[in-house]
Amino acid sequence: MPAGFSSSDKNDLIESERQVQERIGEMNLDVDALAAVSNIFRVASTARYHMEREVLAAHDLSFTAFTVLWVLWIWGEQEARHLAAESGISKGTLTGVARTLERRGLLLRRTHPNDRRLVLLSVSDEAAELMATLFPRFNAEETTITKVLSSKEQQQLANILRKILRGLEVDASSPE
Amino acid sequence: MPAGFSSSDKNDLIESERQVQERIGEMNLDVDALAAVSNIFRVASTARYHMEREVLAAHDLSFTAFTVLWVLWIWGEQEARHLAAESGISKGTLTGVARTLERRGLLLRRTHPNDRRLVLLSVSDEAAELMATLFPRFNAEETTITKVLSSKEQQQLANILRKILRGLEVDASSPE
DNA sequence: CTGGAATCGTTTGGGGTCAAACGATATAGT
DNA sequence: ACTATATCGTTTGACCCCAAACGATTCCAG
Repeated sequence: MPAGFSSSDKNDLIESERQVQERIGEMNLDVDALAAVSNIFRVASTARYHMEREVLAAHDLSFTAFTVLWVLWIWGEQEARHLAAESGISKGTLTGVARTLERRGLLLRRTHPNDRRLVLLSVSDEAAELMATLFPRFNAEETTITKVLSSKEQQQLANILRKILRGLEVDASSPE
Repeated sequence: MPAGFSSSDKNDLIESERQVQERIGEMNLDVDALAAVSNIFRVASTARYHMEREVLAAHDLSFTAFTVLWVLWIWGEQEARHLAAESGISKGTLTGVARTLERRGLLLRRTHPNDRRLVLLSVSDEAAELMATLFPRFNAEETTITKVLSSKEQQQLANILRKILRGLEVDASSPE
Protein backbone atom coordinates (compact mmCIF):
# COMPACT_ATOMS: atom_id res chain seq x y z
CA MET A 1 0.00 0.00 0.00
CA PRO A 2 1.33 3.40 -0.91
CA ALA A 3 1.97 6.40 1.26
CA GLY A 4 -1.46 7.89 1.90
CA PHE A 5 -0.49 10.87 3.99
CA SER A 6 -3.75 11.63 5.60
CA SER A 7 -3.28 13.81 8.68
CA SER A 8 -5.39 16.84 9.42
CA ASP A 9 -6.88 14.84 12.29
CA LYS A 10 -4.21 13.20 14.43
CA ASN A 11 -6.25 10.29 15.66
CA ASP A 12 -7.68 9.02 12.41
CA LEU A 13 -4.70 6.93 11.49
CA ILE A 14 -6.36 3.69 12.37
CA GLU A 15 -9.75 5.03 11.35
CA SER A 16 -8.34 5.68 7.91
CA GLU A 17 -7.10 2.13 7.65
CA ARG A 18 -10.47 0.84 8.78
CA GLN A 19 -12.17 2.87 6.07
CA VAL A 20 -9.88 1.37 3.48
CA GLN A 21 -10.61 -2.09 4.73
CA GLU A 22 -14.32 -1.41 4.59
CA ARG A 23 -14.25 -0.14 1.04
CA ILE A 24 -12.24 -3.01 -0.32
CA GLY A 25 -13.34 -5.58 2.21
CA GLU A 26 -14.72 -7.98 -0.36
CA MET A 27 -11.27 -8.33 -1.82
CA ASN A 28 -9.83 -10.55 0.87
CA LEU A 29 -6.64 -8.65 1.55
CA ASP A 30 -3.84 -9.09 4.04
CA VAL A 31 -4.74 -6.14 6.22
CA ASP A 32 -1.86 -6.54 8.66
CA ALA A 33 0.69 -6.54 5.85
CA LEU A 34 -1.04 -3.58 4.30
CA ALA A 35 -0.93 -1.58 7.53
CA ALA A 36 2.67 -2.49 8.28
CA VAL A 37 4.10 -1.76 4.85
CA SER A 38 2.07 1.35 4.17
CA ASN A 39 3.15 2.81 7.49
CA ILE A 40 6.78 2.14 6.66
CA PHE A 41 6.36 4.21 3.50
CA ARG A 42 4.55 6.97 5.32
CA VAL A 43 7.06 7.23 8.13
CA ALA A 44 10.06 7.09 5.83
CA SER A 45 8.68 9.75 3.55
CA THR A 46 7.68 12.04 6.40
CA ALA A 47 10.95 11.53 8.25
CA ARG A 48 12.98 12.18 5.15
CA TYR A 49 11.13 15.38 4.50
CA HIS A 50 11.59 16.31 8.15
CA MET A 51 15.34 15.76 7.92
CA GLU A 52 15.65 17.75 4.73
CA ARG A 53 13.88 20.71 6.23
CA GLU A 54 15.27 20.66 9.76
CA VAL A 55 18.86 19.63 9.18
CA LEU A 56 19.91 19.51 5.55
CA ALA A 57 18.28 22.57 3.98
CA ALA A 58 20.50 24.96 5.96
CA HIS A 59 23.50 23.43 4.22
CA ASP A 60 21.81 23.10 0.87
CA LEU A 61 22.17 19.33 0.82
CA SER A 62 19.64 16.86 -0.52
CA PHE A 63 18.96 13.72 1.46
CA THR A 64 20.70 11.66 -1.20
CA ALA A 65 23.75 13.92 -1.33
CA PHE A 66 23.99 13.66 2.44
CA THR A 67 23.71 9.88 2.27
CA VAL A 68 26.50 9.63 -0.27
CA LEU A 69 28.71 11.90 1.78
CA TRP A 70 27.92 9.91 4.90
CA VAL A 71 28.86 6.58 3.36
CA LEU A 72 32.09 8.04 2.07
CA TRP A 73 32.85 9.71 5.39
CA ILE A 74 32.31 6.55 7.43
CA TRP A 75 33.82 4.00 5.10
CA GLY A 76 36.43 6.04 3.28
CA GLU A 77 37.41 6.21 -0.38
CA GLN A 78 35.75 3.66 -2.62
CA GLU A 79 34.78 2.79 -6.16
CA ALA A 80 31.72 4.39 -7.70
CA ARG A 81 29.58 1.31 -8.24
CA HIS A 82 30.16 0.23 -4.63
CA LEU A 83 29.26 3.67 -3.31
CA ALA A 84 26.10 3.65 -5.40
CA ALA A 85 25.00 0.29 -4.01
CA GLU A 86 25.85 1.32 -0.48
CA SER A 87 23.88 4.56 -0.88
CA GLY A 88 20.88 2.79 -2.39
CA ILE A 89 20.97 4.56 -5.75
CA SER A 90 21.81 3.47 -9.28
CA LYS A 91 25.24 4.11 -10.70
CA GLY A 92 23.75 6.51 -13.22
CA THR A 93 22.23 8.58 -10.46
CA LEU A 94 25.51 8.59 -8.59
CA THR A 95 27.26 10.12 -11.57
CA GLY A 96 25.04 13.17 -11.26
CA VAL A 97 25.11 13.42 -7.49
CA ALA A 98 28.89 13.07 -7.43
CA ARG A 99 29.21 15.77 -10.06
CA THR A 100 27.12 18.15 -7.94
CA LEU A 101 29.16 17.41 -4.82
CA GLU A 102 32.44 17.69 -6.68
CA ARG A 103 31.44 21.06 -8.10
CA ARG A 104 30.84 22.26 -4.53
CA GLY A 105 34.21 21.01 -3.38
CA LEU A 106 32.80 18.36 -1.08
CA LEU A 107 33.85 15.27 -3.02
CA LEU A 108 37.11 14.16 -4.59
CA ARG A 109 37.35 12.01 -7.69
CA ARG A 110 40.37 10.17 -9.09
CA THR A 111 41.00 7.33 -11.47
CA HIS A 112 42.08 4.03 -10.00
CA PRO A 113 45.84 3.70 -10.51
CA ASN A 114 45.69 0.06 -11.65
CA ASP A 115 42.40 0.00 -13.56
CA ARG A 116 41.45 3.02 -15.58
CA ARG A 117 37.81 1.98 -15.83
CA LEU A 118 37.36 2.57 -12.13
CA VAL A 119 36.74 5.89 -10.38
CA LEU A 120 37.65 6.35 -6.73
CA LEU A 121 35.51 8.77 -4.72
CA SER A 122 36.22 10.31 -1.32
CA VAL A 123 35.22 13.27 0.85
CA SER A 124 37.22 16.48 0.85
CA ASP A 125 38.59 17.91 4.09
CA GLU A 126 35.84 20.49 4.00
CA ALA A 127 33.21 17.76 3.70
CA ALA A 128 34.79 15.83 6.56
CA GLU A 129 34.52 18.89 8.79
CA LEU A 130 30.97 19.47 7.64
CA MET A 131 29.94 15.92 8.46
CA ALA A 132 31.59 16.14 11.87
CA THR A 133 29.17 18.90 12.82
CA LEU A 134 26.22 17.90 10.67
CA PHE A 135 25.89 14.25 11.56
CA PRO A 136 25.42 14.85 15.30
CA ARG A 137 22.68 17.32 14.35
CA PHE A 138 21.15 14.66 12.13
CA ASN A 139 21.33 12.09 14.89
CA ALA A 140 19.73 14.51 17.36
CA GLU A 141 16.78 14.76 15.01
CA GLU A 142 16.59 10.99 14.84
CA THR A 143 16.29 11.08 18.60
CA THR A 144 13.46 13.57 18.32
CA ILE A 145 11.67 11.25 15.94
CA THR A 146 12.03 8.14 18.08
CA LYS A 147 11.67 9.67 21.53
CA VAL A 148 7.95 8.85 21.49
CA LEU A 149 9.05 5.21 21.78
CA SER A 150 10.35 3.37 24.80
CA SER A 151 13.88 2.07 24.63
CA LYS A 152 12.48 -1.41 24.22
CA GLU A 153 10.23 -0.33 21.36
CA GLN A 154 13.16 1.30 19.59
CA GLN A 155 15.10 -1.92 19.64
CA GLN A 156 12.04 -3.95 18.67
CA LEU A 157 11.59 -1.69 15.69
CA ALA A 158 15.21 -1.99 14.61
CA ASN A 159 15.10 -5.77 14.96
CA ILE A 160 11.88 -6.17 13.02
CA LEU A 161 13.18 -3.97 10.25
CA ARG A 162 16.41 -5.93 10.06
CA LYS A 163 14.36 -9.09 9.60
CA ILE A 164 12.45 -7.54 6.72
CA LEU A 165 15.64 -6.24 5.19
CA ARG A 166 17.28 -9.63 5.21
CA GLY A 167 14.25 -11.10 3.46
CA LEU A 168 14.18 -8.33 0.91
CA GLU A 169 17.85 -8.53 0.09
CA VAL A 170 17.69 -12.14 -1.00
CA ASP A 171 16.23 -11.40 -4.41
CA ALA A 172 16.58 -7.67 -4.77
CA SER A 173 20.29 -7.09 -4.19
CA SER A 174 20.18 -3.41 -5.14
CA PRO A 175 19.60 -1.15 -8.16
CA GLU A 176 22.23 -1.55 -10.83
CA MET B 1 21.24 8.18 9.47
CA PRO B 2 20.72 7.72 5.75
CA ALA B 3 20.05 4.63 3.73
CA GLY B 4 23.34 2.75 3.62
CA PHE B 5 22.39 -0.22 1.53
CA SER B 6 25.13 -2.58 2.44
CA SER B 7 24.25 -6.10 1.37
CA SER B 8 26.65 -8.47 -0.36
CA ASP B 9 26.90 -10.33 2.92
CA LYS B 10 23.47 -10.99 4.44
CA ASN B 11 24.51 -11.18 8.05
CA ASP B 12 26.55 -8.04 8.36
CA LEU B 13 23.60 -5.79 9.09
CA ILE B 14 24.36 -5.46 12.74
CA GLU B 15 28.08 -5.78 12.15
CA SER B 16 27.82 -2.79 9.86
CA GLU B 17 26.09 -0.75 12.54
CA ARG B 18 28.75 -1.77 15.05
CA GLN B 19 31.46 -0.58 12.69
CA VAL B 20 29.75 2.76 12.36
CA GLN B 21 29.46 3.07 16.11
CA GLU B 22 33.13 2.26 16.49
CA ARG B 23 34.27 4.83 13.99
CA ILE B 24 32.23 7.64 15.44
CA GLY B 25 32.12 6.34 19.00
CA GLU B 26 33.72 9.41 20.52
CA MET B 27 30.78 11.47 19.30
CA ASN B 28 28.29 10.32 21.90
CA LEU B 29 25.44 9.48 19.59
CA ASP B 30 22.00 7.98 20.15
CA VAL B 31 22.79 4.59 18.65
CA ASP B 32 19.31 3.13 19.12
CA ALA B 33 17.69 6.05 17.34
CA LEU B 34 20.28 5.82 14.60
CA ALA B 35 19.64 2.12 14.05
CA ALA B 36 15.87 2.49 14.14
CA VAL B 37 15.59 5.46 11.79
CA SER B 38 18.26 4.33 9.35
CA ASN B 39 16.58 0.95 9.04
CA ILE B 40 13.27 2.63 8.28
CA PHE B 41 14.90 4.44 5.38
CA ARG B 42 16.60 1.31 4.15
CA VAL B 43 13.51 -0.84 4.30
CA ALA B 44 11.30 1.78 2.70
CA SER B 45 13.70 2.38 -0.13
CA THR B 46 14.26 -1.31 -0.77
CA ALA B 47 10.57 -2.15 -0.53
CA ARG B 48 9.61 0.68 -2.84
CA TYR B 49 12.11 -0.48 -5.41
CA HIS B 50 10.85 -4.04 -4.98
CA MET B 51 7.27 -2.93 -5.63
CA GLU B 52 8.22 -0.92 -8.68
CA ARG B 53 10.02 -3.86 -10.22
CA GLU B 54 7.72 -6.69 -9.21
CA VAL B 55 4.30 -5.11 -9.56
CA LEU B 56 4.31 -1.67 -11.14
CA ALA B 57 6.85 -1.91 -13.95
CA ALA B 58 4.64 -4.31 -15.93
CA HIS B 59 2.00 -1.57 -16.10
CA ASP B 60 4.50 1.24 -16.60
CA LEU B 61 3.47 2.99 -13.40
CA SER B 62 5.77 4.81 -11.04
CA PHE B 63 5.28 4.32 -7.33
CA THR B 64 4.00 7.86 -7.00
CA ALA B 65 1.59 7.54 -9.89
CA PHE B 66 0.25 4.36 -8.31
CA THR B 67 -0.13 6.11 -4.96
CA VAL B 68 -2.09 8.96 -6.51
CA LEU B 69 -4.34 6.53 -8.36
CA TRP B 70 -4.82 4.52 -5.21
CA VAL B 71 -5.89 7.49 -3.10
CA LEU B 72 -8.31 8.57 -5.82
CA TRP B 73 -9.63 5.05 -6.22
CA ILE B 74 -10.30 4.55 -2.51
CA TRP B 75 -11.54 7.98 -1.57
CA GLY B 76 -13.10 9.16 -4.81
CA GLU B 77 -12.97 12.46 -6.63
CA GLN B 78 -11.25 15.26 -4.76
CA GLU B 79 -9.51 18.59 -5.08
CA ALA B 80 -5.91 18.71 -6.20
CA ARG B 81 -4.29 20.14 -3.09
CA HIS B 82 -6.05 17.56 -0.94
CA LEU B 83 -4.95 14.72 -3.19
CA ALA B 84 -1.38 16.00 -3.07
CA ALA B 85 -1.36 16.06 0.74
CA GLU B 86 -2.95 12.65 0.92
CA SER B 87 -0.39 11.24 -1.52
CA GLY B 88 2.52 12.78 0.32
CA ILE B 89 3.74 15.01 -2.52
CA SER B 90 3.72 18.73 -3.16
CA LYS B 91 1.00 20.31 -5.25
CA GLY B 92 3.56 21.22 -7.88
CA THR B 93 4.60 17.62 -8.21
CA LEU B 94 1.00 16.54 -8.46
CA THR B 95 0.46 18.81 -11.44
CA GLY B 96 3.04 16.81 -13.35
CA VAL B 97 1.95 13.38 -12.16
CA ALA B 98 -1.68 14.16 -12.93
CA ARG B 99 -0.74 15.35 -16.41
CA THR B 100 1.06 12.07 -17.06
CA LEU B 101 -1.87 10.02 -15.83
CA GLU B 102 -4.38 12.11 -17.73
CA ARG B 103 -2.40 11.71 -20.93
CA ARG B 104 -2.64 7.96 -20.45
CA GLY B 105 -6.37 8.07 -19.89
CA LEU B 106 -6.19 6.96 -16.27
CA LEU B 107 -7.19 10.20 -14.61
CA LEU B 108 -10.04 12.64 -15.16
CA ARG B 109 -9.80 16.36 -14.52
CA ARG B 110 -12.57 18.91 -14.29
CA THR B 111 -13.02 22.38 -12.89
CA HIS B 112 -15.07 22.74 -9.74
CA PRO B 113 -18.53 24.01 -10.72
CA ASN B 114 -18.73 26.57 -7.92
CA ASP B 115 -15.11 27.69 -7.67
CA ARG B 116 -13.09 27.94 -10.83
CA ARG B 117 -9.79 28.00 -8.97
CA LEU B 118 -10.29 24.39 -7.93
CA VAL B 119 -9.58 21.30 -9.97
CA LEU B 120 -11.37 18.03 -9.26
CA LEU B 121 -9.49 14.83 -10.00
CA SER B 122 -10.83 11.29 -10.28
CA VAL B 123 -9.94 7.90 -11.76
CA SER B 124 -11.23 6.84 -15.15
CA ASP B 125 -13.17 3.60 -15.58
CA GLU B 126 -10.07 2.08 -17.09
CA ALA B 127 -8.04 3.06 -14.05
CA ALA B 128 -10.68 1.66 -11.71
CA GLU B 129 -10.48 -1.68 -13.48
CA LEU B 130 -6.71 -1.54 -13.41
CA MET B 131 -6.64 -0.90 -9.68
CA ALA B 132 -9.09 -3.70 -9.04
CA THR B 133 -6.57 -6.18 -10.41
CA LEU B 134 -3.37 -4.35 -9.51
CA PHE B 135 -3.99 -3.61 -5.88
CA PRO B 136 -4.46 -7.24 -4.84
CA ARG B 137 -1.16 -7.97 -6.61
CA PHE B 138 0.41 -5.12 -4.69
CA ASN B 139 -0.99 -6.40 -1.43
CA ALA B 140 0.27 -9.90 -2.15
CA GLU B 141 3.76 -8.48 -2.44
CA GLU B 142 3.30 -6.70 0.87
CA THR B 143 2.56 -10.11 2.31
CA THR B 144 5.76 -11.46 0.80
CA ILE B 145 7.70 -8.67 2.44
CA THR B 146 6.19 -9.13 5.89
CA LYS B 147 5.85 -12.89 5.95
CA VAL B 148 9.21 -13.16 7.71
CA LEU B 149 7.43 -11.63 10.71
CA SER B 150 5.02 -13.24 13.11
CA SER B 151 1.50 -11.88 13.19
CA LYS B 152 2.30 -10.25 16.49
CA GLU B 153 5.41 -8.62 15.11
CA GLN B 154 3.47 -7.24 12.16
CA GLN B 155 1.04 -5.53 14.48
CA GLN B 156 3.83 -4.35 16.75
CA LEU B 157 5.50 -2.78 13.75
CA ALA B 158 2.36 -1.03 12.58
CA ASN B 159 1.67 0.29 16.07
CA ILE B 160 5.20 1.58 16.60
CA LEU B 161 5.15 3.30 13.24
CA ARG B 162 1.80 4.90 14.00
CA LYS B 163 3.30 6.34 17.18
CA ILE B 164 6.19 7.84 15.26
CA LEU B 165 3.85 9.20 12.64
CA ARG B 166 1.69 10.98 15.16
CA GLY B 167 4.78 12.60 16.63
CA LEU B 168 6.05 13.68 13.24
CA GLU B 169 2.77 15.09 12.08
CA VAL B 170 2.60 17.61 14.90
CA ASP B 171 5.07 20.00 13.33
CA ALA B 172 5.54 18.74 9.80
CA SER B 173 2.00 18.44 8.49
CA SER B 174 3.07 17.63 4.91
CA PRO B 175 4.71 19.24 1.91
CA GLU B 176 2.76 22.12 0.48
C1' DC C 1 49.46 -11.96 -29.05
C1' DT C 2 44.81 -11.07 -30.37
C1' DG C 3 39.90 -10.78 -30.91
C1' DG C 4 35.51 -11.45 -28.18
C1' DA C 5 33.27 -10.97 -23.80
C1' DA C 6 32.79 -8.69 -19.46
C1' DT C 7 32.81 -4.66 -16.60
C1' DC C 8 33.53 0.09 -15.58
C1' DG C 9 31.40 4.93 -15.31
C1' DT C 10 28.82 8.13 -18.33
C1' DT C 11 25.12 9.66 -21.25
C1' DT C 12 20.38 9.82 -22.71
C1' DG C 13 15.45 10.22 -22.23
C1' DG C 14 11.46 10.37 -19.56
C1' DG C 15 9.76 11.10 -15.29
C1' DG C 16 9.44 12.59 -10.10
C1' DT C 17 10.85 16.19 -6.46
C1' DC C 18 10.74 20.64 -4.10
C1' DA C 19 10.39 25.81 -3.14
C1' DA C 20 9.30 30.01 -4.94
C1' DA C 21 7.14 32.98 -8.15
C1' DC C 22 3.01 33.49 -10.95
C1' DG C 23 -1.74 34.42 -12.96
C1' DA C 24 -6.50 33.50 -12.21
C1' DT C 25 -10.23 33.48 -9.17
C1' DA C 26 -12.77 34.22 -4.94
C1' DT C 27 -13.60 36.72 -0.58
C1' DA C 28 -13.68 40.51 2.66
C1' DG C 29 -13.75 45.03 4.21
C1' DT C 30 -14.92 49.47 3.22
C1' DA D 1 -19.23 48.31 -6.24
C1' DC D 2 -14.33 48.22 -5.38
C1' DT D 3 -10.02 47.15 -3.93
C1' DA D 4 -6.92 44.50 -0.91
C1' DT D 5 -5.95 39.94 0.53
C1' DA D 6 -5.98 35.08 0.37
C1' DT D 7 -6.06 30.77 -2.01
C1' DC D 8 -6.11 27.86 -5.95
C1' DG D 9 -3.32 25.11 -9.50
C1' DT D 10 0.55 25.91 -12.70
C1' DT D 11 5.16 27.10 -14.12
C1' DT D 12 10.07 27.45 -13.48
C1' DG D 13 14.69 25.89 -12.38
C1' DA D 14 17.74 22.84 -10.28
C1' DC D 15 18.21 18.41 -8.65
C1' DC D 16 17.27 13.27 -8.03
C1' DC D 17 15.80 8.81 -10.19
C1' DC D 18 15.94 4.74 -13.19
C1' DA D 19 16.78 1.63 -17.31
C1' DA D 20 19.10 1.11 -21.40
C1' DA D 21 22.57 2.21 -24.65
C1' DC D 22 27.35 3.61 -25.02
C1' DG D 23 32.55 4.09 -25.31
C1' DA D 24 36.62 2.91 -22.82
C1' DT D 25 39.25 -0.43 -20.62
C1' DT D 26 40.42 -4.96 -18.98
C1' DC D 27 40.29 -9.89 -19.07
C1' DC D 28 40.46 -14.24 -21.08
C1' DA D 29 40.50 -17.97 -24.50
C1' DG D 30 42.61 -19.72 -28.31
